[in-house]
Amino acid sequence: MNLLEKLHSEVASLSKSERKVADVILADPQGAIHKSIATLAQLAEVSEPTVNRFCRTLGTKGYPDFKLLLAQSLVKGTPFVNRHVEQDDSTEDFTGKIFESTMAALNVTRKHIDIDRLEQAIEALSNATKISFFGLGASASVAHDAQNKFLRFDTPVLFSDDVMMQRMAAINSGPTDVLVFISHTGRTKALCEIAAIARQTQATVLGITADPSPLADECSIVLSSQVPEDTDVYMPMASRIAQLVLIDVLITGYTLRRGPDFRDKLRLIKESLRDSRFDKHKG
Amino acid sequence: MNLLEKLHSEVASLSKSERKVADVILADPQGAIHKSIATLAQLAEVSEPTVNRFCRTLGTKGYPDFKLLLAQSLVKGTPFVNRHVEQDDSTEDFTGKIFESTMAALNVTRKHIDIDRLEQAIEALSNATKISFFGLGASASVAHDAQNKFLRFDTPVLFSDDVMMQRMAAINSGPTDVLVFISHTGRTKALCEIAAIARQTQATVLGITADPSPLADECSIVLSSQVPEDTDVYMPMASRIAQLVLIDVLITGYTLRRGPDFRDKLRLIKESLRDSRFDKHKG
DNA sequence: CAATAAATGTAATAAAATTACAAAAGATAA
DNA sequence: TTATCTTTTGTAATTTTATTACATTTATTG
Repeated sequence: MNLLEKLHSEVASLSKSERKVADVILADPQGAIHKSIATLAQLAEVSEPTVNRFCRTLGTKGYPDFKLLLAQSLVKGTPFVNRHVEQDDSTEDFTGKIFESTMAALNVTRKHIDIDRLEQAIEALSNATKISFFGLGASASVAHDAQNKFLRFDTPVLFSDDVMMQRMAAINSGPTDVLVFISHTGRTKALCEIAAIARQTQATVLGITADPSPLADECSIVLSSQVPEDTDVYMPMASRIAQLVLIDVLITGYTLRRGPDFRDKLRLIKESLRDSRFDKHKG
Repeated sequence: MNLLEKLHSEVASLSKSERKVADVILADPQGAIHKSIATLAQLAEVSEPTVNRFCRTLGTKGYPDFKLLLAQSLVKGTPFVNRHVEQDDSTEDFTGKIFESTMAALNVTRKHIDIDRLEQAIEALSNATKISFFGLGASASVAHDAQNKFLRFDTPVLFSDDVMMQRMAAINSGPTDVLVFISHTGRTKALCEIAAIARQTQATVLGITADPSPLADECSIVLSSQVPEDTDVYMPMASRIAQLVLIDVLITGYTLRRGPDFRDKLRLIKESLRDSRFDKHKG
């Protein structure tokens, strides 16, 4: 965790005066790194030693060290911030913002991934005799995508964006099946019900959703895709991308676990698709 | 250019003593950022003011400023590279690689976006009386996603991943329609044929695909999604994400062009969905 | 409402960086 | 070469900056 994130997360546990310092820094971190301890103390309306103590509380050696670490945490490395699109943005502006926000979401997701759960999920998928992907609305296309990928393997795959179909599939699932539920909010009633049904059949219920959430409660394994997002007017964008990448990770793990033989099969599939394509070097 | 690169490139044009300072810093930049001007001067066997002058020569305000910038340049800056997954990668390893590669793809795509074409595309979509999204295989889910998003507006939207359906829709299109063709390679024969048909009806044919490619040749507007990719055993991953983000950009432009009234409508849709969800603060 | 602990500030001190100026070192032209 | 000028470097003083020691205030607990 870099210093800026640490500051954000620990601001609550700071004393009154130290919080004043934190506020000033958070208001303009870029400016803060060029201020002397005296200037900063004045801005925060505290004494200089308070600023110094504040630095030590954050685990740094002193004020100069703090500035150094702060400067590093401000560098383009985690520069991807969730910036809101405004009505009067130029095309260039909002394009940049959307790309940045998406990358920010991926960054956050990667950092918060629970590798243990991920391995559990891959393990479950590898042992499954049938895999189903369920999503509704915006998450339907994510489930659709997952199906596309898993179709290339020999395990039967099902995808549905229809509540009745999903319900039937859930009822007919068994202990060796994996059902993957994809939902941005984790609050879609229909999906929660279906997950509960699947759970009763002792199938593995894998959730790619917000955690905690009602849907997460119904799952045997949850991969959290929660991303700090603009739940504003614009529809879920970034979190859906994060979900897709999580699925990429799952399928990669699945492929690797199957070993080199499987990769040969994949190659065969690729080749069989070639006939339906124009030759690369023809035009 | 960051400070460390600058230092490397200007070391030749420095004076004798200043070069000594440069050498000491380059030998251990990470260590240098924690040294005082006195320590550094001693190590370089020069006087303190020489170190200070050295900093100014490099275009910084002084020694503390120099250290700050040096610290920043030492941070892993936008290092997102397309790294290949290996058979013996740990879960953590390949997860990191996939996230990084995806971010790298987004970075590349953003850099190569042609804003003019993007605006043409948004313009065309805004004036369309009907919008269709076509994709096959892995690109079908991208088209599916696009439909989901555009369904929230009042312009009729069609999505299909079926060649016959697509063909019929293309034949029945007209000059006020926009047909969006999504393809990773731009070489899928069926899709090219359908695009050609659509072209003849004078509809706007928008391609989200590789450029140049046979499909791109059939399009009136092409948004390039070509990403340097692992066409290896693993299936297209990152390019698909880039396509989705391009669609996010399109819909955002579309929404903004419709103005604030439209945003109210979106809010209404969101609220109407609320009933099908669990309350956020209940469970 | 004491007694104690925690937080904060004041003032002194120490450390660090910068400046002004002087001394070398090097370049240029008679 | 040497006188003159420019550039480079160092010394010492000065200023700025950060830290420490200690006093004061504020909060907490029995």
